[in-house]
Amino acid sequence: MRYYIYEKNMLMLWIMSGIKIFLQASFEMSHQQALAQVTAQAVHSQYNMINHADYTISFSSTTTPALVTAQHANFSGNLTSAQEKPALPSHTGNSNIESNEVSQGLKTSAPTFDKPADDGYNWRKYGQKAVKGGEYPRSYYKCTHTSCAVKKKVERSAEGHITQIIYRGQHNHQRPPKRRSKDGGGQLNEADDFHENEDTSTRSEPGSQDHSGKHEGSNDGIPGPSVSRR
DNA sequence: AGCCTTTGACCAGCG
DNA sequence: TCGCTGGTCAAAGGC
Repeated sequence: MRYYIYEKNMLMLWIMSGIKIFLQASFEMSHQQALAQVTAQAVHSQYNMINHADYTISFSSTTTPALVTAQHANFSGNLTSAQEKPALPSHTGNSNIESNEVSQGLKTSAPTFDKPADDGYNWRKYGQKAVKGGEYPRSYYKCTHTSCAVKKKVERSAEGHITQIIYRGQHNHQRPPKRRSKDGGGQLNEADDFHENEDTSTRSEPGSQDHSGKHEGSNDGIPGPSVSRR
């Protein structure tokens, strides 16, 4: 029960953090853009902690700042199940981290609409499809890291606003060192600095844990992340 | 030169 | 079996 409350607090913290960042950023970018950045960043860190193989981030343009759902496992269930994970990183530090990361992202990523919710990893787009209904395209991205099979699908509205991000699989590596100076160098710098700190302190358990053994193994068990057929 | 995006084609699952 | 749909491949071109 205690952990449950703790998790809810964390949820509130990163949502609030997102709102804060959004308010700061709203002068420079649209509502949806800001939400996309904020929620994707925040949820991704949540994801790292909770150890998920597949989840969805939805962006709603209505009342709530961010709506988080999960695929193949419901996220709320995980919030509660995460109570079994004893050691979680300090949430206060984490929310600060999110703020840094996101604010940097807002500065640099606003023009690059093709890289929504840049989470510090490198993605290569390998496909795009107009999903049923044809109202918006869905883009497919792969993690460019060798031997990392993480993929994500990004859905956009007709105006190009991000409506949903679906991650598949989990990274078996840390965030790459800074690169891509053209569209996000500054942001990645910040993110990397942050992650180096996190690596030495908080990331040890939840971060490494999921990836290594348990995760790769569990990934195999999960029907979602499928290997390429060819 | 290397990496990325675009885009048409291909393939598998499903009804 | 056929058509639809989602996911992926790979060539071409751009940066």
